Amino acid sequence: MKYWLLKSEPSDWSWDDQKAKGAEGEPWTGVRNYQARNMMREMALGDLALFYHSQSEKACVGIVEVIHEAHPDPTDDSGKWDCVTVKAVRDLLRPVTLAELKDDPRCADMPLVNRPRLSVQPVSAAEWAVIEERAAED
DNA sequence: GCCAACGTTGGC
DNA sequence: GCCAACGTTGGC
Repeated sequence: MKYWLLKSEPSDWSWDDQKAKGAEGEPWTGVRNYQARNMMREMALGDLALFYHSQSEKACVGIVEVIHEAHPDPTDDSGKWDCVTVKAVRDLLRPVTLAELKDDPRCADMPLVNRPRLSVQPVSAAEWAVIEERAAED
């Protein structure tokens, strides 16, 4: 099983929107970046991803699960772009902010920290554990 | 709201 | 195939 991170602007598609979809989930459409697309193609059923709010909040807020592997993005006419479908699993106990991750040397290699514009990115098991650990602190 | 970073487009 | 121009993203 692999771990990922999905970025969304809350004004566009928020964690609340995602949770409202429940078990049905929602296709992660609109990705128009080759690297991000290639990551989605590597996702497998049951992989988990952090749901990250960019812009105003800049924090990981929840966890989603891949329930459909990469398939053509219905919002794309060119046939070049894919999406996966994800469903909300649970909230993080508290949001883990970008500022904290930047401060944590164990997260220095995360694309979130050093390649801020990549909207779909891998997360190592170690990094995932750090975020879970931080979310469990108060 | 600004600006830096970076990806994409299009002319040559 | 290179590179400049341009557009977009996202942190500050």
